[in-house]
Amino acid sequence: MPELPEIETIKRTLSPLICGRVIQRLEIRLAKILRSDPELFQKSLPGQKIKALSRRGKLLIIHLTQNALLFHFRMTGNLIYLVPSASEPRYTHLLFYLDQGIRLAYTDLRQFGWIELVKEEDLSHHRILAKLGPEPFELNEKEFFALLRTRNRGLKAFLLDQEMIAGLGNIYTDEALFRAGLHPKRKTSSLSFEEAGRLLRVIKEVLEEAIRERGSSVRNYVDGQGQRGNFQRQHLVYRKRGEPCPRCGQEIAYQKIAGRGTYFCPGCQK
DNA sequence: GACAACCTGACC
DNA sequence: GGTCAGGTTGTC
Repeated sequence: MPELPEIETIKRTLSPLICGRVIQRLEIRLAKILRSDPELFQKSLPGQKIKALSRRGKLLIIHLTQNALLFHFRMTGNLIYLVPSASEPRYTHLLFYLDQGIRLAYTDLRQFGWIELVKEEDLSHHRILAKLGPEPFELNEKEFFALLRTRNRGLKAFLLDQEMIAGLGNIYTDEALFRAGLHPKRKTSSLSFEEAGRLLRVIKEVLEEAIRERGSSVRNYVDGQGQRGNFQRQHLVYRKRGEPCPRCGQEIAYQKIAGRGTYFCPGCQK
């Protein structure tokens, strides 16, 4: 489901609702989504206060008094805030009971996502976080150009690789490559400095616009309050197979590239 | 690089 | 029945 803009939206919607609240107890319904011992979850979480939420790439981090909870939503994971009267969503695998009758439900239709309990001081050298590439917004064009030149592979595969750049997934990769006029199979090391600069610029642009629109709801993504995003309305190529390209009118192509269904315009992406 | 695997569901 | 899905990982 979610890429950087969706995780950022979940973070922003949940933050004011749950910060300062205390976890009272939890109900684990599907233990396999936990990457740490379920006993440890049960033992250490009750009594801890939610201090802050943060995001790194596609990971959401809930900072508690002693620990941090690391969430990776993969395809269909989500975290939903429930007022006392709200009914429990489908596919709830973990339920946090907070004070005031508030609940927080981790839901995940496909069960690919996971949650890990980490000591706050271990976060900085966590095996996954430590390997993530830079946040797109923290990159400048010189650094990005240099990064592209460290590899010689297709742009699509490169941008999806979280160790190269963190947070892009299938939607925003296709949308950015279209805006940049670059073919998804174009080799990273063949880009000129100017092309690399343009690509980085549109990556930031598409992510910023998507955050402003609260993410893309293509199928089941909703934010922390259960609201759909709107950015799918601005998609120019994603899921537009056979439709005319908004720039040149040629049919949008669909091809499996880097293992993912990829949409692009053969006319204006070179 | 390609592909299967992890799951459940939507759509043709 | 088959195909596809906002992701990642392990295997040839």
